[in-house]
Amino acid sequence: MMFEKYVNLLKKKSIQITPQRLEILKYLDNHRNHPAVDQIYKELKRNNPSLSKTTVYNSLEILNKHKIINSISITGLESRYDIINEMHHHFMCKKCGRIIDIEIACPNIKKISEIGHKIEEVHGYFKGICKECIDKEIDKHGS
Amino acid sequence: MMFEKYVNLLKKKSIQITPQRLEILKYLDNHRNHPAVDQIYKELKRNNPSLSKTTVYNSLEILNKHKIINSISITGLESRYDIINEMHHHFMCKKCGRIIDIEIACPNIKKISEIGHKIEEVHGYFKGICKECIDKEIDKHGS
DNA sequence: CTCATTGCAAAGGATTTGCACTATA
DNA sequence: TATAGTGCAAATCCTTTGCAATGAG
Repeated sequence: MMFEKYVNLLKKKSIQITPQRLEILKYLDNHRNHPAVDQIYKELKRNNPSLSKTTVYNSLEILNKHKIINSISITGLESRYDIINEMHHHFMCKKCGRIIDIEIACPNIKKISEIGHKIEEVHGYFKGICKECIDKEIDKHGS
Repeated sequence: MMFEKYVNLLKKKSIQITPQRLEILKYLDNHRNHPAVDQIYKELKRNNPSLSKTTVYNSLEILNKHKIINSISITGLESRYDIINEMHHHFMCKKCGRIIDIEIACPNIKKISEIGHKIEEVHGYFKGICKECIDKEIDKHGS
């Protein structure tokens, strides 16, 4: 059914299944814009007014620990989250603030392993001005 | 003299020269362990008791904006800083907490530019267990 | 029944803001 | 003198913690 997908994700990692965790997973699966805790909390609270922000924090922590979701430190202000799919990088636009997925992998992992460190997480992010904002600027000033 | 190097860095970018900014630059130049604001503040306060943390924040912000230093979001807790040299990546050890420079560049920049985004900053970081912590563990358990 | 999870309120820590004071061009 | 920078205190925002209540195995 609706939540089967997420139930299986949790079962596979032997994490206890709770309605809150399922809702958070579903939200992250359907909102690939790297939401912050507060965005997730506010949205889910609409259908579940008793939801606590602490629970959102707790759930995100355990999901992240089990590598079902990914915690992204890119804004410098708050953590952002996405559900884990293939490895990819992130681009944050300094103008519109969006965080955009960049579908490339990191070719450096092998080199770092050779140094002797054990890699558990790979994060690549870029900051600048996104294509859309550049195009808007060109439109405004007439090419 | 002692600060000539840093004075020139600021002059080149037409940033006003202040004793605080010079001290911060010197500190970052001599401490390549990616300190947080509080570490910089506490250390510099020893020789300049009237130093304010706000000034450290302000200085780091303007130095970062002019790309003299680099602001690193990796711990998820606070921003870390380093003086900019060649482009490199970072590795954070989940055990000892150290942030280690990884002297490799990102080979993906060209691909992202082709998408149409304008890249202004490149951040690559890895998390895991560093070589030293792995070695210590092996020593403890006898190979 | 026991242990994990939830929810609430309070605390903690990093960063920002407002404002008066100081120093620089 | 006008402007930019400094320093202090208060405020703000994100996150964590303590604890009682609840729910699942």
